[in-house]
Amino acid sequence: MARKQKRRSRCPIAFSLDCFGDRWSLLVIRDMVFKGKCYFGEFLTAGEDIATNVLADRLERLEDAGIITRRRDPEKGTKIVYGLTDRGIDLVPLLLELIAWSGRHDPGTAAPRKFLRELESNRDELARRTIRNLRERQAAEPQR
Amino acid sequence: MARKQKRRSRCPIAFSLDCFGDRWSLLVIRDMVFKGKCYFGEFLTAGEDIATNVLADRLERLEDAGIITRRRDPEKGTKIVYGLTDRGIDLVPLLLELIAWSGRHDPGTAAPRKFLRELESNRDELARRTIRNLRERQAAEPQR
DNA sequence: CCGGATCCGTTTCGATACTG
DNA sequence: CAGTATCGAAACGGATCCGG
Repeated sequence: MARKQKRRSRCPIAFSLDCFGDRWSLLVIRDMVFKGKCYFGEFLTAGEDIATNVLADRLERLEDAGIITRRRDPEKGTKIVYGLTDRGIDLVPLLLELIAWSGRHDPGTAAPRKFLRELESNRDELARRTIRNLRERQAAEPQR
Repeated sequence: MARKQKRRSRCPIAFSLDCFGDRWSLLVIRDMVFKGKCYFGEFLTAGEDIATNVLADRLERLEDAGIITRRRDPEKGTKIVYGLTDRGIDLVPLLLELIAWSGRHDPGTAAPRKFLRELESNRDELARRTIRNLRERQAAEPQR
């Protein structure tokens, strides 16, 4: 199915919300980054409950945006494996800021204390380590 | 009108998308942070085009979330002035990460080169300066 | 005029059921 | 397991109206 393209007007200090201006995309990315999830079924159970059709749509959208990859698992023939592209991995600092803000201001959302403490005291190092781990996990195939 | 409350389940590495999981909220906040906008009418024209009812809803939502304030302009009696709370100002680093990522990966969104360069080379200082400016502008009344 | 509120057609979302 | 199909509910967006 063809994807609907919404054109946004330009703006001096600009950013793209095409991939983040919804309730689910960042949660899916977070599951990949911080929980190592990579299967459709894992996203269904790991995060909050997202409907299957919505998940399918977000995955397709993220793939179109060049943030994730989608391919067949070479081992188990039936499974589909989703992975992060470089562009997706580069979202780590953004995710960390989001976690940090939520940790500071949203009493409901509780990332582990230890994580939050390291985040506040040594953000850049935490980002580098997270990214390094991700790259190791996905080192297999060439990303665009 | 009562606000609809969606309860999200908890998650190990968590963040709240209640205020950001939509197309407009972050744009409004950006207009306040980087363009000094504070009037209803300014948000209508300054950003991309948002419908008046949607804008009203987002402003109310952001106020409920403690991110912005809403009060009468003491000078011009009729006008309403919107301002950022501390919690709102604390979103600056997140906004900067979003701008940085978009600058790196989204060819369409073009923040000024100079801004992007400083962002990449000296992010923390840029954040501090931005926040300081904001506080000066809003120093008038006590925030929460 | 400014800051919305209301109405209404259209689009998108989301829960469930179903399929290869 | 990895998604479609369906369909009602909600959100959006445009236009218009309204109180101060």
